[in-house]
Amino acid sequence: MDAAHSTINQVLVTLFNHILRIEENALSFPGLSIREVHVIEAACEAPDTRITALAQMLHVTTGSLSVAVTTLERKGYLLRKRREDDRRVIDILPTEKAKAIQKKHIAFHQEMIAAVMKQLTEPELSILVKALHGIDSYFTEKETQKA
Amino acid sequence: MDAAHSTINQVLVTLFNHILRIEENALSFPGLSIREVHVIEAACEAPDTRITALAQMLHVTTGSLSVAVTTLERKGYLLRKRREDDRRVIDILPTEKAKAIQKKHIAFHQEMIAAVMKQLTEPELSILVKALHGIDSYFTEKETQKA
DNA sequence: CCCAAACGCTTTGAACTTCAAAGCAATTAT
DNA sequence: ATAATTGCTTTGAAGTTCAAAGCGTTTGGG
Repeated sequence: MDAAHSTINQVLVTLFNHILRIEENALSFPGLSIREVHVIEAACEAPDTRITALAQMLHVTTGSLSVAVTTLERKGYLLRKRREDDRRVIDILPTEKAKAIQKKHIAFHQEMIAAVMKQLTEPELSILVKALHGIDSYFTEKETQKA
Repeated sequence: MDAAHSTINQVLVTLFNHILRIEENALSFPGLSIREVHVIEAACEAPDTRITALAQMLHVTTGSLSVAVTTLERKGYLLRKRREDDRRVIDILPTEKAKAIQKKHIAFHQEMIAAVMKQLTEPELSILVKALHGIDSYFTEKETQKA
C-alpha cells in the first residue's frame, strides 16, 4: 500500500485505541464498572425508555440489561417505573446521582472536541466533518448489508 | 455549544460506535471470541514476544493472558516457545491459522481506508491526517498525565 | 559455591458479564 | 373465556478478568 494509505491507517488505529483507553480512564468511577457507566449514560440520554429498547441500544439481551438495571437500582443510579397504560412495560429513569455521572461524560466530550477545533481553521474543520461523515456512511452501509 | 461543536461531537461519537460494532462483525470467526481475536492479532503483529510484554500491550495481567494463550494454543492458533538463554521466558508464536485471521483483519482495514480515500482529494486527505494527528497527540498527552 | 531474593509464568478462586432458555405477569386476539 | 403474545425477570452455564499464591529459573550477596 502507498504512503498516504498507510499513514491514515496508522493514525486511525492508534487514535481509536487511544480513545478506547482514555475513555475508560475518564469514565472510571469508584464502585462502577465501565459497562455500568454505559448503562447509566444510555438511561440519561434516553430517559423514560423501556428495558427492551434500552437493551437494543446497548446491544445486549433484555435479560442482561434486567440484571444490570437491578444492580444499578440497588446502587442508587436508576429507577424502575411501571407504565400505567400497560403494566408489563417498565421505564428506566436516571436519578440525580446518575445525571452527575453523565455530566462528567459530557464534559469529557466537550474537552475533546475543543481540543480538535482549536487546532483547525474553519475550512479545515468542514473538511474534517465531511471526511468523518464519509467514513461513517460507508460503515452504515456496511452494517445494513449484514443486517 | 455552537453548531460546529455539536456536529463534530455527533459525528465522532456515531463514527466511533459504528467502528466498534462493525469491527466486531468483521472480526467474528466461528469458535473465537473478540478477545481471542485481539490476542491473536497482537501475537501476529509482534511475533516472538514474551507473555509479559504481550499482556502489557493488551492491557491485561499476565495471569489473564496466560489463560488466554493456553486456550488459543489448544485451539491451534498460538505456540509457546521457551527461550534457551533464559528458561523462565516464554515467547508466543502465531501459527499459520493465526496468520490467516490476521490477514482478514488487515483486509478489513485496507477496505476501510480505501473507502475514506476515495471520497477525498489530495489536499483534503492531508488535512484529515493533520486533524487526526492533532486529536491523537492531545490524547497521548492526556494519557501520560494520568500515568 | 550456596542460599535467598527476584523474576517469569501458571494456577486458583472469586467476582462480574453475558446469554439462552424457562418462568411469570399483563395484554391482546380469537 | 382462553390461548397466544408480549415484556420483563430469573436461572444456569460459559467466558473473562484479576489478585494472590505457587512453581521453576536465574541472579546476587556472603
